[in-house]
Amino acid sequence: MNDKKTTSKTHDAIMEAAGKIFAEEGYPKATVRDICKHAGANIAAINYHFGNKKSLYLAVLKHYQEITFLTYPPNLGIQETHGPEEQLRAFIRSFLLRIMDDGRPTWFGKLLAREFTEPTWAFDILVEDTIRPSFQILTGIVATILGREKKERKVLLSSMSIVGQCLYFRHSHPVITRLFPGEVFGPKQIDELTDHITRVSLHGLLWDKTAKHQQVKICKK
Amino acid sequence: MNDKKTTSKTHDAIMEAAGKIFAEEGYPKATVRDICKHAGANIAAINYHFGNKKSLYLAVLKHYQEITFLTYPPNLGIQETHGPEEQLRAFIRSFLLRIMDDGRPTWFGKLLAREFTEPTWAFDILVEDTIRPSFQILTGIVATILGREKKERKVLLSSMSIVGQCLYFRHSHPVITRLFPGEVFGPKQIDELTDHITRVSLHGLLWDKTAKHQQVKICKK
DNA sequence: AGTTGTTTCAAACATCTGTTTAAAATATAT
DNA sequence: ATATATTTTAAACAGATGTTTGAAACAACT
Repeated sequence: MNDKKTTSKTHDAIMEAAGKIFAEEGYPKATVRDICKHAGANIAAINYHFGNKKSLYLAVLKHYQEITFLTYPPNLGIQETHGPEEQLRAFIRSFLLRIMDDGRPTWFGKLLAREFTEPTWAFDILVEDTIRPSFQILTGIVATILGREKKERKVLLSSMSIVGQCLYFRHSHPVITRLFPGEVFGPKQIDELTDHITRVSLHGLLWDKTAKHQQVKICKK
Repeated sequence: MNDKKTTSKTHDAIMEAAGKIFAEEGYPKATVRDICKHAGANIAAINYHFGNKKSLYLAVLKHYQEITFLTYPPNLGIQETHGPEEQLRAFIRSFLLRIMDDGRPTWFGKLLAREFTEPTWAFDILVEDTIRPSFQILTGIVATILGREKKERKVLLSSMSIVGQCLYFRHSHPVITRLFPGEVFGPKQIDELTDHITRVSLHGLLWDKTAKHQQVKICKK
């Protein structure tokens, strides 16, 4: 085992290759042989440097988690001085950037997307270290906008509406490209998407406040 | 191979077990041995009745696809005579029912969710037979509400906002239960969710119109 | 130099995977 | 009842997978 500060060349090479292959193939289909081949290392290197496949996966996850949140901190661009509506916009933009970036951190985004629908033993760590802090910020903003408590059901539902809209572009990306081959929803469209989601969310969440003077009725059943 | 109208007992038993296990474990991790054990059949039964694992997966997919869309047709409760707002509510409700049902069709829902993030060779069939028709109906409704053409970018984005909100409760279900152990978002909450998503979407999409006319008619009571 | 600790390597291991076989059991038809 | 077709069964096959081995190559230090 190697726990020194100077990680060896093959250690890093395996880390790099593993991130790519785990993200592309998923944990079960990703083979240690394939990872080692891409890293230019021997098959035994993975067990020598990381112990086994499980530990390697965990190491990769934590590594790219760190990189991602160093690049895009959950409160990126959110300033206390700004109004809650601007904070919401900043959150949505930061969130989209984090999950749609095409660089190295994307491997983490893809791995995260996999864990969402197909949780492994690493899932609980991910929820506590990554997802919960981010969600906490969002519910705080939404609660302020709605003038309610963070714990209220409506705040929760509203926050989920926002996250749901954002995640759709990552989770359903293969569907979107097949359904609409002409349309593009990539990193370059983040500003457009931020605009759209922010507007829909703000006007959608405040329906009762704006509806007071507008007399809107929604039928049941 | 068996293509007769009278499917044998073991044929159906394998179909049932395969649906369950494919949905729970995913295609790569689901083993034919496990499926056969649950079906009370011999290991060779799969190859005798379905040819191989691939064909079995495809058969399972098509079978439960059929059941699901017989139970919840894409235009369930949508009537031409109704206004577009009511049609949208009906679509959202039908969509949620389809993806959150706890009965047999759920296996299809889970399989579909897997294909979303981790497409297999069966994905294209799924997109054309299942997703596109459903999406077509939605964009039609949204276009009418917005008073725009179906192909317009804004109609597309708006439709995605709606689908994204619905899918979140299926795709991120493991996350939600861990983040908020007390809160429940299951089949029994479909009416509540339908209400929420419909309201957010309607007020969110019409943000520019509401600003203009200051009056919205959602539904006549 | 030589010694020690670390890293690489080819080969083999044990296990699990989907698939096939050929014989036995069962059902169907004449 | 006999013959034919269909289905089930246990066993084995061939390939892939994660992991281990023990020797070789390398590095660092006295």
